[in-house]
Amino acid sequence: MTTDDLARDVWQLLLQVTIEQHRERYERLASESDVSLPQAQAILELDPDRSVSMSVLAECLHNDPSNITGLVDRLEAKGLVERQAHPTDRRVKALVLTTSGRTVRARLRQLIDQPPSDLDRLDAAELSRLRELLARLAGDDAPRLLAR
Amino acid sequence: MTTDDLARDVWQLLLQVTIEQHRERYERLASESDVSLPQAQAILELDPDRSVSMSVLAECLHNDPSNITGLVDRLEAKGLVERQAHPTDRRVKALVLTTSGRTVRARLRQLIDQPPSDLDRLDAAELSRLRELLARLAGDDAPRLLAR
DNA sequence: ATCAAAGGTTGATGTAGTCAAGTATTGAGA
DNA sequence: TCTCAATACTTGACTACATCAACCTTTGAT
Repeated sequence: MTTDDLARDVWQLLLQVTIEQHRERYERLASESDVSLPQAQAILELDPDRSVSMSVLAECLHNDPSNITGLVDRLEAKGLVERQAHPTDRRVKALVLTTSGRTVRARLRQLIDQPPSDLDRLDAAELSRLRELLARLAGDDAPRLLAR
Repeated sequence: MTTDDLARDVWQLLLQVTIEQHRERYERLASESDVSLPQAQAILELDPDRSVSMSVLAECLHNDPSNITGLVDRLEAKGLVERQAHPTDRRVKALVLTTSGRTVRARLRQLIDQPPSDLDRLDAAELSRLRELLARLAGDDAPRLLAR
């Protein structure tokens, strides 16, 4: 059993325990709030406090700027986001969440962050070991516990 | 530190080490082969040996049957898939990969299954422990090593 | 023979991605 | 100050996807 084979096995398992759960969360999200998946991703990228420009949002979503125009149009039509003037640069649109946008965002975060029930197959000690290994993988040299 | 908090942490980390890597693989896939993401997912669901019906494919992709019609149209136009007659039930279309479809599928599998380089932050012993924990999570009671 | 159900397709409508071209604004250099 | 390339965003054309209702054919059961 080479290290390469081990790595391949681990990667298979990571996909297996994560992807499907993640997909289910986005599906539930789509059915319960009336925002589409791209719209939800946009809302999650928007900072509830700071404002974000169209082009930065485009980068975050790995998306063409021209696409963001329509996306934000629809979010604005739903009253979740506002285009505001940038204080110094008149070219940029400063995107901010509206009050109801912030509410939706909080709900989205809650849905996405809900750990899958599979995790209760492990006891506290095992979870702890797992967390440490994953933190090493994630490259957190000073892992922030209880993040967010 | 409650078990719940631990679970939440672990879930965060799982998302963190898996989702972005997974996305990157599908992005590379889209740029190097000229199939879209839904098309790639369809090809991956198709069994290189057996045949699959439209409705089964629709279920696998969590997708409406009416959507599959167009998807398979495009795959057929690219010469990757064929609609064949079902031996006994004349209602169903038996989908099979063409030769070039099988080639594309093999390449897709190869891309998706490529473990991320982050994994080499762990040595063999750590990978082994990680694999065991993930297998427990995945519910593999008799874990098949070197799966696929 | 009848008829409900299953397997697919079609058409309409809306959302997303992609690419090229266009407008307005900015900032740096001549 | 004038010029001009670069930046930020929008528009338009085209395609792909998703969703929903309506439809046709075939099947299987009564």
